[in-house]
This record gives sequence, structure tokens and C-alpha cells, in this order.
Amino acid sequence: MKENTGKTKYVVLGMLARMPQTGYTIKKWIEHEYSHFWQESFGQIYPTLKKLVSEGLAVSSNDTETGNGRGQIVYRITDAGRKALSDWLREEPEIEKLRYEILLKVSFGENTEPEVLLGHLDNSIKRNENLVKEMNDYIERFDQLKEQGTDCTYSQLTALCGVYLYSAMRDWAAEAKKIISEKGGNFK
Amino acid sequence: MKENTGKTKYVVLGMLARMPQTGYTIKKWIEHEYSHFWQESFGQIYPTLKKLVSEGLAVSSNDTETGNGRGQIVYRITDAGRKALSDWLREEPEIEKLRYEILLKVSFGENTEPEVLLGHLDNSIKRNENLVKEMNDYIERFDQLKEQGTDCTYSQLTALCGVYLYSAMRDWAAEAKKIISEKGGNFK
DNA sequence: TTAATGATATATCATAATGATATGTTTTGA
DNA sequence: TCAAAACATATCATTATGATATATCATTAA
Repeated sequence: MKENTGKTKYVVLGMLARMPQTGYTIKKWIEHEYSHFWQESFGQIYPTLKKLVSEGLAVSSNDTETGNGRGQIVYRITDAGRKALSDWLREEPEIEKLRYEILLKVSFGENTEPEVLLGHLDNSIKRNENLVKEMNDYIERFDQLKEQGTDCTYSQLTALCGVYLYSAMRDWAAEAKKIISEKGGNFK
Repeated sequence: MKENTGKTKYVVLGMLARMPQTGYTIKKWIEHEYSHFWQESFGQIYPTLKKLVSEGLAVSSNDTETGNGRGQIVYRITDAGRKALSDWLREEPEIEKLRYEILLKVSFGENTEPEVLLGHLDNSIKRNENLVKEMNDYIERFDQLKEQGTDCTYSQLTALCGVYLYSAMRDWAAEAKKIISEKGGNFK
């Protein structure tokens, strides 16, 4: 009764739907454009590509065809692959399982000094503030592309989600600092 | 040059710092009180407990001592365990790696109909709205406990983070729906 | 009384995912 | 020209998940 894990397959299909490419470029794309909400490792991508070919969802064209002497393997999505991707997109997304180490540390707060938590929260505020800026830069760049006729609404929406989530995290950290500091009077 | 993964060890130590308990109750605690920002499986917890004992960070007291005939093994944190937990709490939390399937699906939006995404976003709004309510209930309950003299500021702070993050996700989904709907005119 | 059910409890395994490392080629730029 | 960076694939140990197996104890309804 195996469960519905193993999204790597669909992530890779989604990448191949954009354009035919190698495992290496898929990894780079995910690293540069998706890292804020998804990550994949080579150790998953390469076996997955082979599996996609064996399932008829992608085809591989090797060296001799590409004329590139670097041993690269270019993968291309098939119609069956597009169908599989489309079917998966219709499925209700699974509830995300988050692992926020900072929340773990806050919840274990009684085992350390308040100052330790305040330090972590300070760093969190700074980092999230920078991330909000980064996300806003992305949005602006997408606006420019839009003016030039390239539609990238969907990518822009993911950056917008980043603005919302990172702002929320920044604001929470600031609020948490306040609450811990005020509580501070009770310590000693 | 192995990296700093393997937080299970510290999560388990954090649980044992509260009170001596079995692997089973540790799992239940995490499931009920931490599931919004952390999760652990039996497959990790039981081997970790054994490892903690072998490292002198916990001790196990078995059946004969507890007088409970159920074969349960109660673990207790040692001073060295408290030290290890405290040292870990001081370390800067790692940058969290999130996997938001809904963002993946939005970013692959060109491979399906806008209605599919609107449906997913609708469900996300509802679910996050419910989660915000749930988190606010937690906060209220903690307030009541506080009035009764039990300090649970740190647990309450993690629930507050839930309010911030789930509200942000709900608001983003609503905004995304609007943007996709407006864009709708361009399709076909 | 007893049978079923659900909670307690530990253990293990296949699968998934990560992060590191090994190996080699091509491109770039000082 | 030669070193470093980028391109490219592959594999492995470790970490994590989710499922399943096994068994006991507590509750409750027939």
C-alpha cells in the first residue's frame, strides 16, 4: 500500500517540459530558481532520469547525436511524460511537512539562557529581511520581462509567496524577541 | 567532512529533558505538539535512543525497574545529555529547507488549465484558515495555563509562529487566485 | 465471560533524499 | 599556457520516512 512520495519524478518532468536538457542543467535550474521551495540532489536526479526513460516518459539522446564530446546525455520529454505531468498537477498537493529548527530551539528554550534565543531571533530577522528584498527583486525582474512580452506569471507568483512567508517569519521573530525580552524580568 | 544533519538526537534529548519517557511517548509528543514544525518516525527514534545510551547522554531503565509488564523501556537524560542539548541550542539554526508542493505546481502552471491551480489555491486558503484558528486556540489555552501559574511562553511562541506563517500562506493563496483569474482573459 | 478493538510499545525494512566524493572534460581568463 | 571554474555523470554512506510485524494491556460491548 505504498504511499505517494517521490515527487522527484514530476519535478524532473516539469523541468524537461520547459526544454530538453541534461541532469546537470536540471540540478542547476532547481538550485537557482527553485531552491526557496524545493531542492533535489544529483543522487536523486540521475537515477530518476533513467527511470523516466525506462517508463517511456522521456527519451535520451547521447553524445553522437549532440556532437558535444563531453559525454553529456540530453533528455527530452515524451507525450506520455507530458500526460503524466499533467495528471500529477491535477492531484491535490500533499500537506507540507516543515522542519523549522529555530522553532525547535525556541520550544526547548527552558534549557538555555534567553539571550541565546534572542541572538537566533536577531539573525532570523536579518536573514528574512534580506530574503524579502531578494524576492522583491525577482518580482521586479519578472515585471520587466512581462513588459518585453514574456509571460512569467507563475514564476512570479512563487516569488510573491516568498515575500509573504519571509515577511511573516521576520515579523514573528521580531514579536518573539519582544515577548522573550519582556518575560526577561522573571528570569534570574 | 560530514555535515551537521541528524537533529533527531537533539529532538529526543529535548523530549527527555522534560521528563523520562519511552520511545513511544516521545513519538506521540512530537506528533501532537510539534507536528506543525517537526516530525520524527519510529525508525529514527528507537535507534537514536540506543545511540544516546551508548554515548552516555541517556540511561535506560527496563521493565523490572518500572514494574510495568509491558516490555517498555523508560529513558532518562543524563547530565552529559543536558550539556549536549544546551550546546546544540547555542548553535546557529540551519537554514530551513522547505518543500512546498503547491509552489511547485503553481510554477508548472503552464502545463495545465488555470482552473486546476485555482482549485488547489482554494483548498489551500481553507486549510490555512483552519490552521490559523487551530493555532489561535493553542495560544488561548496557553494563556489560561499562564493564569494558573504555568509558564509556557516558549510553546506559545511556536504557536504564534504558526499564526503568522499560516496567515501569510492563506493571504498569498488569495492574492494568487486573484492574479491568475485576472490573467485568465489572456488564455485560449 | 469473552471477543473485539484500540492504545501502548518495540523493532525492522524498503524506499526516498541528502550531501559528499570520485572521475573526467571543456571553457575561461589571468 | 596553465590553473581554476564550470560542465557532466555516477555512486555511496548516512539520514529520514512510512509501512509493517509482533505483542501486550485496557476498555467496552455482545
